[in-house]
Amino acid sequence: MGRSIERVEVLHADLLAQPEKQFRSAVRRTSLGAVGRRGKNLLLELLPQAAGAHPRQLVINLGMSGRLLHRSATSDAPPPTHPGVRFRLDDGSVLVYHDIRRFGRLQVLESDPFQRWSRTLGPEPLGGGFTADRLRRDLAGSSAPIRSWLLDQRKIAGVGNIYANEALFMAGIDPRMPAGEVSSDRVASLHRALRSVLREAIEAQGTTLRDYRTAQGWEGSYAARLRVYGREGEPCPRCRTLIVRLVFGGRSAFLCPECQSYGSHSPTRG
DNA sequence: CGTGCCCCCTGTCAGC
DNA sequence: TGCTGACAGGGGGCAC
Repeated sequence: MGRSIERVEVLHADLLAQPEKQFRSAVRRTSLGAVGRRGKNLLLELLPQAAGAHPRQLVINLGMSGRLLHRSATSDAPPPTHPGVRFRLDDGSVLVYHDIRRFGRLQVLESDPFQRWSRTLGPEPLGGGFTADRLRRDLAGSSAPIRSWLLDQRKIAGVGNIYANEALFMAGIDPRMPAGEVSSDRVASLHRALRSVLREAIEAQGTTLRDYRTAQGWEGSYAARLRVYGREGEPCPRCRTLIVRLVFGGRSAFLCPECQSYGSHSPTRG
């Protein structure tokens, strides 16, 4: 924080969600302010050096394989293999957006566009505005499978495939069930499950299945605690029935066919 | 407008 | 050993 950006190198313009010229001019002569997050998006505040210019937000979505790396001027670590965008800072260090698959996106938004963009995203599941009643109201009327609904960032911000599947297992809900048909009791369970799985996973520094690393380069330890995700053919931790994998909406879903149902009764959770 | 499908891209691994 | 196909944490665009 506080470092100014001396130079930007765009190695893969397809990573930008806006024209390169616009991106470069928005980044030019700024320094790094507060760091934040909205849903799955990393936020870096950019403070213009010019008097009267307003702060803006560098919004980074890491996609499937993105990483934001910081290398000091004296770092002897090997250079990143798939750099996409480099921000050279005034202390000689470099902030590198690295992305093998290049599904990630970067953009700089001024205050108003940023607010508009933020409003396209649903509530933060760990925030105060996300209540069981809010979830109940939002689910009402949707015919989409509940797993697909949970992945829609306009409905809830920040839930991905791993944690959607885990939360549905914890709440005893079949991932294919139409979102609007989940019973009131199950919605309350789902609300609790979403919050607890996200809190636990964050505390464990995330889920490293293969590539994911924290900003400091460490693996997250939540993979060992996953209940169903990636566990096709293994016994359900609750009833020992074998976990099943389905594909819908183009993504894998994992479930216990015994513990997760369409029904309204709520099995006792251990 | 909501939903579902395809596609973007690279790397890894299982099976043959 | 080498080839092929399946699969991977996400999300935008488009047809219906």
